[in-house]
Amino acid sequence: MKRTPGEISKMTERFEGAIRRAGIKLTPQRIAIYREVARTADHPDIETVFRNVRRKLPSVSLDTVYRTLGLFADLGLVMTVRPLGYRLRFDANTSPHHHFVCTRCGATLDFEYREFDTLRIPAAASALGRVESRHVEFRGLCASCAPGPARSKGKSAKRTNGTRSHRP
Amino acid sequence: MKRTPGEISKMTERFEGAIRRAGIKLTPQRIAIYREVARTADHPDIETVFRNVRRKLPSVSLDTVYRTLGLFADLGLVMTVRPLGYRLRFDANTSPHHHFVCTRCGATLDFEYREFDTLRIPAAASALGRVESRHVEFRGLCASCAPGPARSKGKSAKRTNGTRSHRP
DNA sequence: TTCTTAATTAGTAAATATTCCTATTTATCG
DNA sequence: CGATAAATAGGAATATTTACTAATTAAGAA
Ligand SMILES: [Mn+2]
Ligand SMILES: [Mn+2]
Ligand SMILES: [Zn+2]
Ligand SMILES: [Zn+2]
Repeated sequence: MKRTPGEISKMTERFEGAIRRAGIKLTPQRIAIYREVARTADHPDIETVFRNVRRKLPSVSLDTVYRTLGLFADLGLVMTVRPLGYRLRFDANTSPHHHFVCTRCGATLDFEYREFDTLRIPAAASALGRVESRHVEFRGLCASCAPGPARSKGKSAKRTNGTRSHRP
Repeated sequence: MKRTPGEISKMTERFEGAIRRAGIKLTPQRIAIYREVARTADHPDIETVFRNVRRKLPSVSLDTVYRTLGLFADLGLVMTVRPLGYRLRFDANTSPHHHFVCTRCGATLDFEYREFDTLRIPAAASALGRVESRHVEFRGLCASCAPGPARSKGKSAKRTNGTRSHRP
């Protein structure tokens, strides 16, 4: 799910403006980390970002990736998703959207859901507190993992409930 | 959010039947762990279950808690929730419901949302794969953490985006 | 451009969290 | 009661995340 060079440039430009407006330094590490998240719609986890950024900047440390993505999240430059059973993932798409997570391969895919976004907040929920954000997670088999056309991408099965497996 | 003794008995009875039907052993550890999750609607995490179960069974090991809760999740005896920014939590309420998560104290509260449950799956999502389950997470400040009546439960603020804090 | 300085980073240690290993215990069934 | 396969405790091993600190560097001033 690559983004086009045009999209990436536009996002990077917005990103650099936001960093400057925040009054913090625009370092090569920050640029590389942002670009790595913005490069695709894949929702990479920390380890993936780290591995890919190292190809451009071989000396970046894991600590920098953690620190930097945490900073971006606080600045609203990236969103975070934590699909059940998988690690925290990052998303440079900050427009309102929701996620479909494949219970087999972990693919995390965006979709829009206007019908949900415009639904009123039920009384049962507003009684609990002030709702500030809402998010839907759909789970199931993604198109690549679906049986039949046997077009598996070679990923192995994965527990779907967030727990480890236990011996028989 | 304690459950009544009546509810707990009923749940425990169903639990024991399910364990027997699954053809696995009904151990004191399994009973204690199940009862601890069923005791409240608090969605405890592993560490909390471990700590509380130890009060009854001081020798229970953390490994057993991990293993056992994973087993229960596979058997459908508990559900798992992983609120953004908090650890994996367990829920003995297996009826369809959704969650409100307090971004300050982490309280994870159940609510029903019929309007959502009956919503059709949007084409944008079914194009991605076969949707097998759906879950809504609302985030915001819970009633106890809301400002004003200053009735804070003493919990400290917490990052809301699933990342660690970074130095200023 | 060069200088100054506070912010940022790399590298590593430390702290957490989770899973694995295996000798011992035990629930279940005959 | 035994027999036995399943399950557990306890500790080791991994994996993940955060903390620490000396060295580097982006950004603004001169
Ligand atoms: Mn997304
Ligand atoms: Mn629940
Ligand atoms: Zn898949
Ligand atoms: Zn709260």
